Amino acid sequence: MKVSREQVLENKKAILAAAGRLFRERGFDSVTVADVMKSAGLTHGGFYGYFKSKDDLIAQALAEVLGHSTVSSDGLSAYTRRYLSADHRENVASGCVIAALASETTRQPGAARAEMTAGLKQQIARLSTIAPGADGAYKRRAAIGSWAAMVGAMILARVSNDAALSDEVLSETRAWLAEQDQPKAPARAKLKARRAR
Amino acid sequence: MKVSREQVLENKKAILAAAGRLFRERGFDSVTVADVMKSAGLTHGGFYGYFKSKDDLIAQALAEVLGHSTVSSDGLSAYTRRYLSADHRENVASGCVIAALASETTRQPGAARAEMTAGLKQQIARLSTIAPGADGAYKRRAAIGSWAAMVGAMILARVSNDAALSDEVLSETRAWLAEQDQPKAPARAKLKARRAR
DNA sequence: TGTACATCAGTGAACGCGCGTTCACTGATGTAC
DNA sequence: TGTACATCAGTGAACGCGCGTTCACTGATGTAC
Repeated sequence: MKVSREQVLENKKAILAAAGRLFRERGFDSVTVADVMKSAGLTHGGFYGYFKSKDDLIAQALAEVLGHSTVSSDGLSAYTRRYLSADHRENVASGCVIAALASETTRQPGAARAEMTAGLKQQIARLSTIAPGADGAYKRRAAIGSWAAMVGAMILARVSNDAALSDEVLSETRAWLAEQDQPKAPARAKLKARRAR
Repeated sequence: MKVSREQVLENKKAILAAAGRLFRERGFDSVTVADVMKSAGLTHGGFYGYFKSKDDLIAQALAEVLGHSTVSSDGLSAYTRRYLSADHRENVASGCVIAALASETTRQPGAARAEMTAGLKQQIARLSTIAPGADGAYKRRAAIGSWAAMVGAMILARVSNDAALSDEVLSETRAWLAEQDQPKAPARAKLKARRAR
């Protein structure tokens, strides 16, 4: 059953999209080549016409997902609010691939790590443009610190089986980040006002 | 080859210690029951005399490692400096189990997640006692935000295959955290002084 | 434009390996007397 | 205190399953004329 050239391109995109979703949701090891192909509407045998190996698929799927990530220009605080939302926490499959897979990628072969590193660099560069700060170096520092806090908080919120703790990690990290570039006294006043509600 | 009761206790401790090290280093899936038993100086067949299943081992190993974690009382900034060190980054097997395994634990059965959640609560409570802040709620917020940043930064630093970026993530997150509870102007002065070196 | 044929994307069975788990056996422990 | 025996921790072979990968085959595509 040969298939048209356009269909081949569509199939490859479908396979990469399925892999991106499944890997984020279940991790690299628990997702089988057959799972990915089935999710893309194909049978597992055709896999090696598209990829050299499962490791190759992992690297290409990371590249695909990381390449499509964007940081909208409505400011760091808006980005933070969306990132640290319950919605993002619950939708791993379509959420941040760094939060979902960076940890596991540490133990993956070089190609996957290289893609993740490139994505990390890109993300820091992007956040640096919208982060507050007196100069470039300070903006970059704020981008790195904020990004580390966002990724860490999302990972901690997801592992918690206690919903209240999970919510608290998200909301308090959000509040904490919001305070970071404001004068101290107003920030504390704000905190108390919020708690009073 | 029956073995003395004390030996049995020692063996169980050895198995849990080996599992704790190996899991942090290679992740749950890549470590086999045989790997753990061999690392503990035993053969794999005896495993089920100690544990109900590999999942049971995972939960008990997490409980063991998380139970032994401590936060020394020399302040949050000293803790942060040690946590975000190259030394910690390189020694995954003996390092923070939350940074190493929280992400993967999200996809583990309930018992493992419960242990991780308990460890997370304990860690936040401990950091809350040494975090700066006007009152308990503010201390706890600072503990959560700082902890999220530390865990996130360590994960990002470990996945990076670019040594300079990895170092930068650690040092900038450290500097960023150090600034968080200081008045703004001095903090920026400090930043410039450090970059001037 | 239509036809004949070579190409090759996709199929599904099969292979080989590794892993979690089980089990019959061994021999040291520890108890009963 | 010493001896006989029951217990049971540890051993290593074996089982069954699932996974990554391979391969002979199929039939639609797309090219040559």
